[in-house]
Amino acid sequence: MKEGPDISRLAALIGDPARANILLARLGGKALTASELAEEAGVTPATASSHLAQLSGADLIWPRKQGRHRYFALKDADVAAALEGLIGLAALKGGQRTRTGPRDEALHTARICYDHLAGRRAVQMFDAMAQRGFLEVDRDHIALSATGVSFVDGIGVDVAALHAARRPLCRVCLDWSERRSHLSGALGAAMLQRFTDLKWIRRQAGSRQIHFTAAGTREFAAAFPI
Amino acid sequence: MKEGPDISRLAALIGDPARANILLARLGGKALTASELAEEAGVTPATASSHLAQLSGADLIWPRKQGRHRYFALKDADVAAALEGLIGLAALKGGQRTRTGPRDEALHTARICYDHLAGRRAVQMFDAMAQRGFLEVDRDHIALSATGVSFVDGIGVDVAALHAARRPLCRVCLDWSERRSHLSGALGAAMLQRFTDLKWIRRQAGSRQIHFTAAGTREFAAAFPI
DNA sequence: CGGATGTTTCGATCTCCTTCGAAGTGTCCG
DNA sequence: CGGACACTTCGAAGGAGATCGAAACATCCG
Repeated sequence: MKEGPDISRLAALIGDPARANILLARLGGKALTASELAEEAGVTPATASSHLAQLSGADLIWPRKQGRHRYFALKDADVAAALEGLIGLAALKGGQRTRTGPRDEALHTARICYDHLAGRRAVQMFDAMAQRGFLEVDRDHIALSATGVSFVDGIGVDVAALHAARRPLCRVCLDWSERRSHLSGALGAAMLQRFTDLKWIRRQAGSRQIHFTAAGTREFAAAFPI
Repeated sequence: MKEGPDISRLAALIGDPARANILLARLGGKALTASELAEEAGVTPATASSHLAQLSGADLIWPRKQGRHRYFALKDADVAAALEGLIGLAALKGGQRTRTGPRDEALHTARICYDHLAGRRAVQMFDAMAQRGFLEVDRDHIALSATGVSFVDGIGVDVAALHAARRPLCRVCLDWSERRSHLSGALGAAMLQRFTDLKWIRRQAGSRQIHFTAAGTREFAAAFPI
């Protein structure tokens, strides 16, 4: 047969537990050093280095040399999207193996997806912005409307600066826990950054979990009413 | 770490070339017997049987016993969606390994995605129906409007019968070649069936490729104007 | 410059899992 | 009922790849 691209090589790459752990840790967005990743995956630095070389070779992660450290991050949002897709399927099929604990519940509420917000809160934001006409959703392409630009500016995100980047401003990303769309792209990333700056949210150390502060909960609900 | 579902087990399952071939062949929708799959994957029946057992155990495929044959099909559309996601990423990353031949081009135009139409034609259909108000697309949830029901009925698809099925009527599925939405769900499957009955399309034997007949090209363009 | 730290390469080991032939179970057909 | 066919199970063989220690390489710091 062999029609289409080589999916098995890619899947085999993700199929090793150590590499999967590395990639999942990377979904948290922040870049980590090789040794930190080794500990994360539970292997020696030598083993981790081998894995990282393979992942780089397949263009899934992106190494940045900085002094005597090497920081690794996911290559792009496409990788993140495919990973979230697998997570979604594994959640459906893997079934009871992963019991739904309180930490899992927190992940459903708000978490990092590569570089933007995901989970219930992210879907809420997307819906609120679409409903009030800030996002023009036609089919799959979405764009920021004129009123949307001023709304986002009001929050404190410099849309003009984002336009300068090569990266597309708005994209949709399928939320695996909610099975609904949320905002991705340059704007999605900028919004997350802004929420952090505003101290609406706090990253949980070493996890994809996001914690909303008291003020953040209030402000967020006001900005994005259901 | 180990937060979230076990993604590596799933990926490892897809990571074996023989199993990946089996799954990809299954994306074509039609159920095949164990021996046919063995030939497809290029292994002996014994090996194929082992693989099929593993895939069944992970709930990715669905065996149906029929006499002395066993037919296998993908379990559900979720599996298909995750596979298409991987295909999309592999197409991006695997890169030049797969040169774009004429057959590849044909796949981009129209192909089977599990049980519904995918490719340029599928996106065209989705867009046309959305634009004329037959599909009510709000956010990610889509539904068939009142005028949509009569339109689909006009083509010859019995919507009432579809409602009876447990399966959701309309769903969106991300097209990996077009990176846009197309129609999935019970309606998507029924439309594909109807097109086949109308002789608008013809399945290419042993491939996901779909060929539009001369009449089909004409009628399809008339039914779903850009 | 020398020691400390972070990372990679090398070589050897070892474990897991694919693979296949042969034998076993079940189903159809004459 | 018996033979042909479809498929699965079993056991053995083989190979691919993960893993690690040790050593090499690179970079920073005092």
